[in-house]
Amino acid sequence: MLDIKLLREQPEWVKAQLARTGTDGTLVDEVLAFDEQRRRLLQEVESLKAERNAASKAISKMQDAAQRDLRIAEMRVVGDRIAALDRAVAEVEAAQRLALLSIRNLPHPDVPDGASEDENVVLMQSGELRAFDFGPKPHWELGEALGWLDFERGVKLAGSRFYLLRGNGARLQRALIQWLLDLHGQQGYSEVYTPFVVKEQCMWGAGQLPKFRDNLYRDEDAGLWLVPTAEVPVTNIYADEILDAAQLPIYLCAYTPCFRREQMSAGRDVRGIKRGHQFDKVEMYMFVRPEESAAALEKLREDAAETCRLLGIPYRIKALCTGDLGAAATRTYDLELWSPGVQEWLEVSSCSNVEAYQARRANIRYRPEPGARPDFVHTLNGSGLGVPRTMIAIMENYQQPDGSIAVPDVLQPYLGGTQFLT
RNA sequence: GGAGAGAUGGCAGAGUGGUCGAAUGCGGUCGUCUUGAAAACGACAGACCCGUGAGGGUCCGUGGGUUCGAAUCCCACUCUCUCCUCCA
Repeated sequence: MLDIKLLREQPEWVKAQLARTGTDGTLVDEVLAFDEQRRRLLQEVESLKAERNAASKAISKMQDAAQRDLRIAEMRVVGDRIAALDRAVAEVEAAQRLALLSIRNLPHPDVPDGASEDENVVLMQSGELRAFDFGPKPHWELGEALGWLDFERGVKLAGSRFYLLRGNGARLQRALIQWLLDLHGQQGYSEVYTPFVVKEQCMWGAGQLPKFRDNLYRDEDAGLWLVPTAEVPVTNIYADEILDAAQLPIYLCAYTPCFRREQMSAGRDVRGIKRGHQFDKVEMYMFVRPEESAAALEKLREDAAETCRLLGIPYRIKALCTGDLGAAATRTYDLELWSPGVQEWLEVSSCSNVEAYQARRANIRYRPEPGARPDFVHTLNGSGLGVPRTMIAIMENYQQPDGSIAVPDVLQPYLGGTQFLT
C-alpha cells in the first residue's frame, strides 16, 4: 500500500512512476476523490460529535426538567444525523482502502525501464557451463528412469501439475531443504516454522489480495487460505505490532510448501516439475529500518547467490525491469540456475525490496527512538531457493552417462556421505 | 464436541450509564540528590484520524443494538483459560 499522503501531495509524480510499469493512474484519481469525500464527511460528523459531547456534559448537570427534556429532544436529531454520517464515512473509507490496496508499488529510480521480461538486465553470470560428452537429458527423463518422479500417480491423487517424488529423489529434496535452512542460519537468518494456512487478513497484508485471488487455494468453510509462499505467514508475524528499534533488523528464514492454482499459466511449463500446484521453497525474509533496506537487498541477493555458488551450478543474476517487476516490489533481482537438459535458465530465487508496501498493509511499525512516533518498517523477501527448480538444476547438471546423479559436495553430509544417487 | 470463566493502556489490575482516555502497582523516559550508581523524591509519558493552526474526533477483543450520552446495558461473533470428551 502506498502512503496516502504521497498521493495527495504528488499525484502526478505517482502516476508517472506507475506509468513506468505500464500501469495507468486511474486508481490514483479514484483514491483522491474518495479521500476528498471522506474528509468532507469527517469534518461534518466530527463537529457534530463535538457538539454532542458538550451537550451531554451539560445535560448531566441540568436541574430544570423541562429545559433538560428539550435539549435531549434536540440532541436526538443530532444523534440520528451522526449515525447516518458515520455509515457514510465507513462506506467511503472502505471504498478508498480497496482502491489504495489495489495500487501497485512504485519502482525504485534505479530499476531499468522496460516493457516485459525481455528487457530484464543480466548483471552477472558465474560458473562454467559443463561440457558434456554425451547428450544431457531433461530431468523428467532422468527422474522417471530413476523412479524418482511419478507423474501418473500424482495426477491420480490430485490432478494435473501434481507429482510424487520417490526414493532417493525424495531424499535428495529433503537433504536440499535441510542444507538450505542450515546455510541461512549461518548467514544470520533465524529459522521459523509457520502455519501453512492463514486467515484472509494475512493475504491482504502480504499483498496477495485483492490481485491474486484466482491463484490462491482456500477453505471457505474454515475461512483459511493455503499459503502461496512463506512470505505470507512471515510478513504477518509482526502485523499490528510496534517493534523496538533495538530488535531490528530481524532476519528470518522459513521452509514451507507453496500452493498455487496457476490459473494464469495454463499450458505453460507442463512437462516436468518446473511449475506445480504444490512446491517447496525456503524463504529468507527481513524486517529492517527504512534507511537500511537498500543495503539489506544487496545482502539478500548475495546470500541467495551463495547458495547457487555452493551448489556448484552456473547461475546468473538479473535486475528486473519496470515491466516485469512484481506488484509489491520496488526493486527485484532474479537468480537463475542453468539447466543443460532443458537448455534454459531457471528462475530459482527472486529477491525484492518492497520497502513499506507490506508493512503499511499489515501495520508493522517500529519506534525509531524511545518516545518517538512509530514508523513503518521496510520488508524484503528472497527465495533461498525454490526447491523443485533447484532439483531440476542438480539433476540435469550432475547427471552421469549411466543415468545416476552425482551429489553436490555440500549435500553429501545430508545423505550419509553418498556421492552418487540412483 | 460438552460445561464454565474471562477479554481494559508495555505488563498486572480497578472500574456496572454522564465527574473515565480511564484509579493503583510495576515497568519506561527525563530531572533533583550523588564522584558514579542504587534508593528516595518530583515531573512526563498511548495509538490513530481531521485541521495551516487553535483545536476537534475516534479507540476499553470484533461487529451490531439501546440511549441525549456506553468501558459500563442488550445481541451476535472471535479469541483465551479451566474441566470433561476425543485424536496425531
